[in-house]
Amino acid sequence: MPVRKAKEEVEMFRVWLRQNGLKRTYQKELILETFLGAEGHLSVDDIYTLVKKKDRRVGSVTVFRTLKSLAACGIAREVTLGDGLTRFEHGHRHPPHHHIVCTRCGRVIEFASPELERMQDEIMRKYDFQPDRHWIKTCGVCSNCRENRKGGEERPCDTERVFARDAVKMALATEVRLMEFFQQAAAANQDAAGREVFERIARLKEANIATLGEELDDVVRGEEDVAKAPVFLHFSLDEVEQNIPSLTRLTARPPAQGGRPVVEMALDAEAAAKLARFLTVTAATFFKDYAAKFPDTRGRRILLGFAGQQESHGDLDSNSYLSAWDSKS
Amino acid sequence: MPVRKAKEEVEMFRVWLRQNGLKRTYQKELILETFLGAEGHLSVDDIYTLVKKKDRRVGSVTVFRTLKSLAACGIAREVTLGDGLTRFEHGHRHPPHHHIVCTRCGRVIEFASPELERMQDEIMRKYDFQPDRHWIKTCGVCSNCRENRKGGEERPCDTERVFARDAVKMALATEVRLMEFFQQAAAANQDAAGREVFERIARLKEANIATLGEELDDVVRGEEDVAKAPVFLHFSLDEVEQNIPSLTRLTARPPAQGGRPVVEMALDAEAAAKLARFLTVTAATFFKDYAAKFPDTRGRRILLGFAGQQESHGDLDSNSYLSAWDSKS
DNA sequence: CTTGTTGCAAATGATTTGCAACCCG
DNA sequence: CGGGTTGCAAATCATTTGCAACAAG
Repeated sequence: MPVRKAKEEVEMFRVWLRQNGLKRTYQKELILETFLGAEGHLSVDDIYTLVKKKDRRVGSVTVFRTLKSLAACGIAREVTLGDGLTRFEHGHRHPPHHHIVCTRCGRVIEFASPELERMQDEIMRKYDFQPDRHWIKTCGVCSNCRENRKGGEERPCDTERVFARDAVKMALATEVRLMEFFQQAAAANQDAAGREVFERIARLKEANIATLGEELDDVVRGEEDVAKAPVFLHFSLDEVEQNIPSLTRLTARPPAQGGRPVVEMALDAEAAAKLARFLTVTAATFFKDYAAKFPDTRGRRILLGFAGQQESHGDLDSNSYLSAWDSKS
Repeated sequence: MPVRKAKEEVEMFRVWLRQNGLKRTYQKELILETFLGAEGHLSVDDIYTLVKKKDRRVGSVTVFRTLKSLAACGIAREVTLGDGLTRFEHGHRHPPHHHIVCTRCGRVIEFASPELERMQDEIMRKYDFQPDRHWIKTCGVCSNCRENRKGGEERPCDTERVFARDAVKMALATEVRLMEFFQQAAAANQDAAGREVFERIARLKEANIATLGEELDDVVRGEEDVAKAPVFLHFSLDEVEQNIPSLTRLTARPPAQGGRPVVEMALDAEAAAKLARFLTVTAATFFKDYAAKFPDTRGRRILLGFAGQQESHGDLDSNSYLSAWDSKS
């Protein structure tokens, strides 16, 4: 697993300065270091205060100027949360996300959602508008404040690691759903050879689920804050079902109250393999596309790794099966 | 059709002032009048300038103070578009919406989307967060600027009327889809009495489509600006299909390249009627729920009117059929 | 030794506040 | 007439700029 260079941004900043004909100075590096060492959404003044603790000689103007540079080179990201202050959050290797702000206690929840992004993209396409960046901000009252609990001093936690956690969870949920499908397809299939194919893939999925479970442990291990950080990545199985309609069409999901029985099938080995390939490739594509929205992070690598695995789970002749099972216009 | 009192807001403001123990003054009313007479996203200074044209004696401070009051009572809505200025747009009887800002020419596109709102709500529910308001802002480059066309001086156009236009279009699209379904269901049904029911409803839909077409004409008639304003309300048929899975399941939509044939059915009159009722009630519920998100406007009344009509199109015994055709968990 | 950098002081620009004169209810 | 209101001037507040002394390349 690629270990993240603690202060990779320092080097990045130096390169950026050089490329822009700017000079590397003690103050700039001190401010960068201070910024990197702090988590959350800091105002210029917050950072200025922190910097002064280390060296009272730096001026606030320099902090303004440096933060502007950091934003320009992608190390920092400007954020407006509603209190007329410009705030800064970590930008390098941190997944883009949106903000929910509690107007009572000031708590900020960060989240990302593939579905929301998809819709956003769709709307931009309709206007033939080339989006550069977009922000979603929600203000309201958090559950803690509504129930007059004091929010358990939940300190802001590195988004990147929470993203990794949720990427594994997303892969896990998808894989469980696919396994479920293949198990049920095996049970429903009349053809022995075809059934065998489904069973084999179901077993593959099962093994993979175990591995993913371990990966989840690994991501969370020893990091209490990550383990109990609120959900960052919103992923609903609906997204899978919508991308892979055959799942819904062919499987009897355990329905709340009654439901259609499993459809009967009689797919020979080749047909079964093709169906399997189609499903896994579709899942792979979805994960790859979504991963493309993120900068290189552990979470992204997890998404891409899962996509690769899916592709390998159905390494058979492709396409002809597609139109038969899914005709998406 | 309820004709909108041109300056209904004036009365509203007076009431609000009285209720808050404030005094009604010449300046306040002048500023309100000026604000109401302007369309778009105006900064305090924009309005101050306009007000000064009418009476040079008013001070900018009063404009600040009055706009704050207007925002507090809902007549105006504060908006931040990215150029560090607080801007104001009409708030009373204007549907809440989001903004797309072209960073080259400053053009602002407004839009609303039921799907986006649904997802937003869902995410808030997951955090047990009570949202008060939320903003979506996208910055980028519009098509005009990208192709170096000068944006045809498209002046901002009253959102309320565009909303009405799109509400009709949304109803129309849904009704066409439903008609399509009933026509195809009629063709596929083996039972003569059942077929007859489907045919009857299809004809009802057909008539309704004609009426809606007239309503669309009516909304647009003589209002060039409304007719060619860009899409405001984003509504995709996917939303219908997702809400009414049986549509997709039972109909062969004309697919791009090949596709499954129409499913065969043998529904007697009662079963057919129940299915019809289910579909129309589901559509009605969707429209009612969505309308609930808007303040009283013509667009909202159109949505509610359509919902009512749907309900009347399936006035038969309900529920028992639901679980058989749609098992949404 | 050139050129960007720093930090102070002063400027800016949007918005707010103090306050005496004012006028609505 | 009493209390909110107005508009001016002055105050804030975050942020930017001018500039002389300074330090990186």
